[in-house]
Amino acid sequence: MGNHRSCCPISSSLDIFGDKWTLVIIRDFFAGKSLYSEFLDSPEKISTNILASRLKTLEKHGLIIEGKKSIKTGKKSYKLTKRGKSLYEVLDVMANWGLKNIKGTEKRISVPAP
Amino acid sequence: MGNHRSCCPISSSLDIFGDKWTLVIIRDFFAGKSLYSEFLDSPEKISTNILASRLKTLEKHGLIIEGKKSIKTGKKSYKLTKRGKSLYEVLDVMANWGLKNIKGTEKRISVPAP
DNA sequence: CAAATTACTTGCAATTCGATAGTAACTATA
DNA sequence: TATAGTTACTATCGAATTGCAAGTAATTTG
Repeated sequence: MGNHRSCCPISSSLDIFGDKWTLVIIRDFFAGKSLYSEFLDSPEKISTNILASRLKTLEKHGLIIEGKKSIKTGKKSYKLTKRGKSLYEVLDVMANWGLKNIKGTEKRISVPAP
Repeated sequence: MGNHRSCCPISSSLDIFGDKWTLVIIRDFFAGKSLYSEFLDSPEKISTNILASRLKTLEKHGLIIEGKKSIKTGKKSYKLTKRGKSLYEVLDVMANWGLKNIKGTEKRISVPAP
């Protein structure tokens, strides 16, 4: 998957998840969500086209995998791959930074270590 | 500065630096850069309008401060505030993630702890 | 069978991005 | 002193991305 701007691991990481939505979706995975409709329910109110395109690129980068539709519920589920789960530390440090440095933020979604 | 999408510290952090460029600039600060022209020189090749606008919002959020132009060199310099320096851990964990998970990345810019 | 739900796609206007060119202020060189 | 160069931007404009709303196909529930 090599068209990153430079060989810098920081800019290359940002090439994957440097936007306003991708890590919000990953956060939701850690919070236990796995269904399209569950991601839509989050307070940030992602729109359907953005969600669909982010899920696609997350899969492309091997951070999540799509499951089949459940025969019982008719719902498709997604889950984090091992690589996706390795983003835990990134989210954790960002959450702590936000809590310390942005007023009005609060710990709400418990992000259990994977 | 309160118009974040939710009270989540992760999404609120992303409201500030959730894009492809902001953390690249912060990385450069940690690498010792402080001049407009130095940021332009980075291998990612940020364009001038993006750099100027990012410096502006970084200042607005209190992560950097603008210095006056030097009378000797005619150059203006920017530097990280304490709050800006507190982003060190975020960069550090992202750099490690990239090194482990994105092939072709390499440790190049030494990021000394602030 | 009709209505609802789920997971999208499509269309479109508005915003943002990125490349380039231009500019104002100053500095160094001839 | 005139000229060229440097610095830190701003302006412009086409391209890409975003966000909202509406539409759709495949189930699934009443």
